[in-house]
Amino acid sequence: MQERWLPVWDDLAPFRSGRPDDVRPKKYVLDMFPYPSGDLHMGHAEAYALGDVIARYWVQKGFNVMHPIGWDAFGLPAENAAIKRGVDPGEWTYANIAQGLSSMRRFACSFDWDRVFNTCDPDYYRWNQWFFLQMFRRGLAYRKDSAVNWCPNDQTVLANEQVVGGLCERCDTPVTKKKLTQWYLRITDYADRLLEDMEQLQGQWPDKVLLMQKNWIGRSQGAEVEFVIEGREQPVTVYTTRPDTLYGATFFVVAADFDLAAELAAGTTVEAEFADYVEKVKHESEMDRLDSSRAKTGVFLQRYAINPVNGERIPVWASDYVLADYGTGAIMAVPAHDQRDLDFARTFGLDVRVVVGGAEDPSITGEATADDGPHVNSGPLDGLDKADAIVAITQVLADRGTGRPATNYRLRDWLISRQRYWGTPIPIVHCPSCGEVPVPDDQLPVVLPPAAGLDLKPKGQSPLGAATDWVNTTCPNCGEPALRDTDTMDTFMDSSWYFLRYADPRNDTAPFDPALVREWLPVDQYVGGVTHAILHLLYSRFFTKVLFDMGMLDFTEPFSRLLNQGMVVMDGSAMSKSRGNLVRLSDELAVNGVDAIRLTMVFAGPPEDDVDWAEVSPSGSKKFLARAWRLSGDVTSAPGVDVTAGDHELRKLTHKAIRDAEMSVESFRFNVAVARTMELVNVTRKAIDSGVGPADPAVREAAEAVAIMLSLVAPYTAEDMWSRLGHAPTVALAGWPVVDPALLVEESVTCIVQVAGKVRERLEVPPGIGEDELRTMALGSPGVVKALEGRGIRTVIVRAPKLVNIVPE
RNA sequence: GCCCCGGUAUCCCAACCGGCAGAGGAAACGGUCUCAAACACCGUCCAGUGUGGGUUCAAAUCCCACCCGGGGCACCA
Repeated sequence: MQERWLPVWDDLAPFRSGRPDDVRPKKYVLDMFPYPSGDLHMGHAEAYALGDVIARYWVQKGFNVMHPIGWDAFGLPAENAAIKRGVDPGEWTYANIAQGLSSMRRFACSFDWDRVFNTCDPDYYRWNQWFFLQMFRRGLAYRKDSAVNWCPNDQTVLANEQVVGGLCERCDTPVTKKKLTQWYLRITDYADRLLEDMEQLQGQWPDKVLLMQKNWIGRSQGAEVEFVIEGREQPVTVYTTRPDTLYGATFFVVAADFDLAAELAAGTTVEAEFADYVEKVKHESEMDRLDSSRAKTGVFLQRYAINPVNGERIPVWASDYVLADYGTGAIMAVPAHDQRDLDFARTFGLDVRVVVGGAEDPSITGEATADDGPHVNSGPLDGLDKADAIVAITQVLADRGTGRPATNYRLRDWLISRQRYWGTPIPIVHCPSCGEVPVPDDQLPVVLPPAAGLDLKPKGQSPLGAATDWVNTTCPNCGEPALRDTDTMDTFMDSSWYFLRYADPRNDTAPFDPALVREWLPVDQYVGGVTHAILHLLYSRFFTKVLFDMGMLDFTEPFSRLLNQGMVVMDGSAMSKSRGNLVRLSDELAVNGVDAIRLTMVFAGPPEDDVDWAEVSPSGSKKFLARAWRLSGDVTSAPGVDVTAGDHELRKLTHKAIRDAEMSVESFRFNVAVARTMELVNVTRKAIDSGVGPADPAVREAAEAVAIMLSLVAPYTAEDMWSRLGHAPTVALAGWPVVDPALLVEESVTCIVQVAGKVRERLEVPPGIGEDELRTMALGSPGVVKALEGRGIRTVIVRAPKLVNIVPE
């Protein structure tokens, strides 16, 4: 069947979306684009089977559906292959892309092949550079020196989002910290909008993803409070969410790796001890730091801070439990009401003072209390509850000019520099006299130098640095000798706007024509794994807002609706070679065929659930498809026969199945839609063998409906059925059958009659029966009379036409 | 530790606003076809919905507590 239909489809190109004379309304269905790893695997098969159901459904419903595909083609695997086997990363990538495309064709993906592009093409990454420079000019791209996440295995820095539980997202190596000057995008400027615009996505995206993004952005409300440090001119500001506990502050902590700590330690007797401590902290991995069961460490800096509300002298400590890059890098410690502060206080024998009453003494229990309650030991705040105390103290601080309300975010700016080869070069020239100079737009793209002759081995510095001819250039500003920036961009840059490029993939004068983007976007339906709940989806939302501000877009959210598909697992755990539970897609396709594998993926369960390959039955799918296919050979009436003359009962079942399938697809219950199709196949089989017979027009109607319903999932089988039923290709454009509402009306309904909740009688009643009539009928029915046996009746609940419940005395 | 999601037959899964617990599939078993088997076809088997309480005429569905599984966050002041 594959050999028969693939060339026909190539010829008809049913999923081409770019015809200028196409009057159908538009819809944009998008699958997250893949990394070109070579052959497709089981995960791809599931993702594309699901995306295809949606895309093909909307085509059947008469929409001009754009369902594009492309390749997220920059990234480490190409480079690692180059290092290991000496192949050129570009050649490796393009060979994989070619293989991937041919697998997709065989898998019968309904992609628009005219829109394919690869992010590693200079025609594409040129616009990464252009966007970067636009942001640079707007102050949204900047360079700073900071302690960054460092993966010792990949020898490159990582964004915060790419550190998962202290491990590198790519290779699971424990991440360490390194002080480096790197490029950042100011995503934190958009924190509030990223949060607030989620309202548009409510109900359209999985709640889980919205929640994860909300937590990741981590907005918190509190106050900044200034503390004078003895012997220092400038006061030090701290951020706290509990300014009401200010009277309970008994010490002060500065992040050990923050410059302020070194400054305060300078000239004290503990300077050497502090230096040792900082050295130790620096060598700690992110994993160790995140271990909250770990004992608190720190150094008393021999300095004192003055509590602005009561003038108390409190000792200043340096510790690694305070983070340099959150808030202000320094905190007031209130051990009675913060567990971390309490742990620290108990380790070093510092005072604990309860200021929110009622609780047991935390210094004895070891449990800090976070309850609300009347304040004590807090001067003017005594007796107030938490909310009132916060208002009161914030006012006091504001009046004295030593504090103010403040908002903080967990979100950090997006670190985009990478010290690797296979990515987009950062289009900046470093000039000894002009500084950071953007490469002029007319000199873009800054094309990667050839990999040949470069040592791509990770060594902590970009391999581009060794491409002498490439690095040495002249300053676009003053013309003097200057050096190119040698880092490449995070590949998440590439994926942050690719969905826009599909609308206009060959544009060579702009990233896209805003008019075309306005026609197609935002994406009506996005399909992809939940692994990108924060990473790609957050960055894309950020990019969209920036481009909106630049006037290039007229919407602020890129993906109107999101479906997260699950993973394909084996015996409950992720497939991997090391576990020895890898199922090869090519093997499965060879044994059961494309259609059966696609059907198995879709039928396995709700799309967001994982598919456990040990629990599903591709051979069962294959059998079902054969059963369905056989129907097409049994129909003896001619195409175009008047179906209204067909058997009424079968027609009703057919139309009900179509309606149910359509509602199921629209609410993502694809497994249910398949079940409805199976039901229809079963009743049609019966009609042919032992019912109205193969010549009844209703049998043709049912078989054709089966072919169209199956075309969403099993394109080969459906096409072949369609042809055997006497139609020209392609079934993909046959159009979804129109449901006749008259055939959905039930002539009678079974009404159940309960006595005390137990079913005692079933009545066949017209659907429009009135309550009173039904009540009378029910009360007079023999089953009810018997069940009541002379008992009185307390209440009768009537829910016409389906239910009557009689409650006896 | 905190926050989400889930728990229905041997297994995977359905069940709309609370209204007969079963749509579909897998497995198993029996039968028809066959020299036999496979295929195909027909049929059978199987739970009172994790546990305990509550609300209701009525709970898989709503509420509370707990158990189990999965996921997210986690020294963010």
